[in-house]
Amino acid sequence: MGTQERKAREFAAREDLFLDTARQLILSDGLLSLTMARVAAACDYATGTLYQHFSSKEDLLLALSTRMAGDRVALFCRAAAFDGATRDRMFALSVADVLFAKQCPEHFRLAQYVFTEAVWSATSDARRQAALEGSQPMCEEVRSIIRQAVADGDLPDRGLRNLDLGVGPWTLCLGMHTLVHADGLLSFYDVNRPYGLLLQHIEFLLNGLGWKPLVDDISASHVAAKVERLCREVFSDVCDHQGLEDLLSDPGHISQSPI
Amino acid sequence: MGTQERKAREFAAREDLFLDTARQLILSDGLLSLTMARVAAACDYATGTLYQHFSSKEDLLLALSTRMAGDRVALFCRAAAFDGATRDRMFALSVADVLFAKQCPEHFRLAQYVFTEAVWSATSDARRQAALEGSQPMCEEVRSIIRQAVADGDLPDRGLRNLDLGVGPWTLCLGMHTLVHADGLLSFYDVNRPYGLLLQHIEFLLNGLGWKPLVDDISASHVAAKVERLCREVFSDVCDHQGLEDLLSDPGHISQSPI
DNA sequence: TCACTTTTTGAACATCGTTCAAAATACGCG
DNA sequence: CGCGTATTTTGAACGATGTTCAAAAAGTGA
Repeated sequence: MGTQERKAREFAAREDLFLDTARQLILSDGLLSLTMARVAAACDYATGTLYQHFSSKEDLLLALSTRMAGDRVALFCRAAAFDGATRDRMFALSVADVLFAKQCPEHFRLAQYVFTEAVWSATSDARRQAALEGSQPMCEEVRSIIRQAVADGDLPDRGLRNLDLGVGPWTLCLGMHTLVHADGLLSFYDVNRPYGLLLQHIEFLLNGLGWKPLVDDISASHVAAKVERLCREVFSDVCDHQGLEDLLSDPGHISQSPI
Repeated sequence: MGTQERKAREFAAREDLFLDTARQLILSDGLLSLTMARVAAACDYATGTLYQHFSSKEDLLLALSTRMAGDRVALFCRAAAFDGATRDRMFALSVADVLFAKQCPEHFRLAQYVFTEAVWSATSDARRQAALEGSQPMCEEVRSIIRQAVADGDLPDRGLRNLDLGVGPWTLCLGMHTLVHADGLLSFYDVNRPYGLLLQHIEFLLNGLGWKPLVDDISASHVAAKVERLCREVFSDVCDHQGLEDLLSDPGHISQSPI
């Protein structure tokens, strides 16, 4: 029956409209002043209609976060597909993450909030499942790079399961995103250019894992040169030269959206 | 004037009462069902009185988080004071963090929430300042260990400022706490014993930094043995043998408080 | 056109953070 | 002690917002 299909399509389109609008509202007015009524009004729908799509405000936020994460996954996959040594590909994953943080600064702020117990526990099972499955591809990329690295003899097999090795870079990135978004914290401790440091530490960690070819010079400038090369070869569309400079040497304060 | 002093003391005592009560309420009923009215009622005060101490609910939460962080700092300092090689002391810091996560599981959940933009931006300047200053000692410990390590020749001087080197372990720990508390995430990706992995990755990272003496065997069992030794020598009061086992080998699901 | 189903609406409701005028209490002084 | 003043506490009232649901509107098929 064609009617059913059309309805489903229209329903999905409306959900997209809601999410797009919510995103715009967050960008312009901040997360704090987002209300269900405002989202609905901005789309010319009644408040109640929102609840046909989302079981709660938190559910909407998780849906939005998951959708944004889609772009992140895409960038990730491009990094993983980069034709180079397994170590360089692993490094490229972190670079992708950093680039994404610049390109879509609101994502990590939202994600941080959404993964909070208070929000997470108010979301629907379906959305939670979708959120987890949405980032599944990232995991698969990591797993496959590690598998190949071990197979090629680039990475010593320590008896750790594949993803267990990926957890290090993962938590490094995650932790740094958190620090960057805790307003005033890094400047209080006088830590500058956080993302430059992150990438240096990724290199340190990969060295520590014995991931060949080992990198001798892990200076800021060396890492910057490596990132620049990656940007030219893989991420040319998402990152110009100036952006790169800012990325690695600036205080790294993510542009604040109004509260 | 003695009256002023006494008043100040009583005021501080009442604030402690409020915070203690809030903590108990969170432990028993969860963060979600904490309301200002409930906190006040549980202390036999009117709701308005709370606002003599805290400028908002978020302000109260930040105050509570800061106070809990005090215990964390104390454990940190004990780890740092441990009489051993600089590398072992650095490792001990992460162990302290893991032990604290077990001892006070609600802390990281709360901290994660409080550092969220939505909450953080609704707190008072004074509390934010206090929160930052409260964790200052941890930073000093890290700085001093790194300074000594470089001076002793245990750690190559890479031209990085002292704290820049500490950022790696810091973000590793922070990121892992975040993962652990994102309910369902680690089990979805089949990552077990997260804190065991964290400590292994700390060792990998320290090796990568060239922090001598380098550790050859970074297997789970080796790390576990090291942690056990530390627990006997430094943390005997906060960690028994069984707790240790759980700590490193269990799925690591932090006990959930009711929502 | 009509009977029936599905969807949308938005006013009503409930909750909770926050305020503030009035009541209660504490304080200092003759 | 008593009294006037300053300070603190109170808790009802207010406003904002997430959520619901009965009524209205729109859609559907014969």
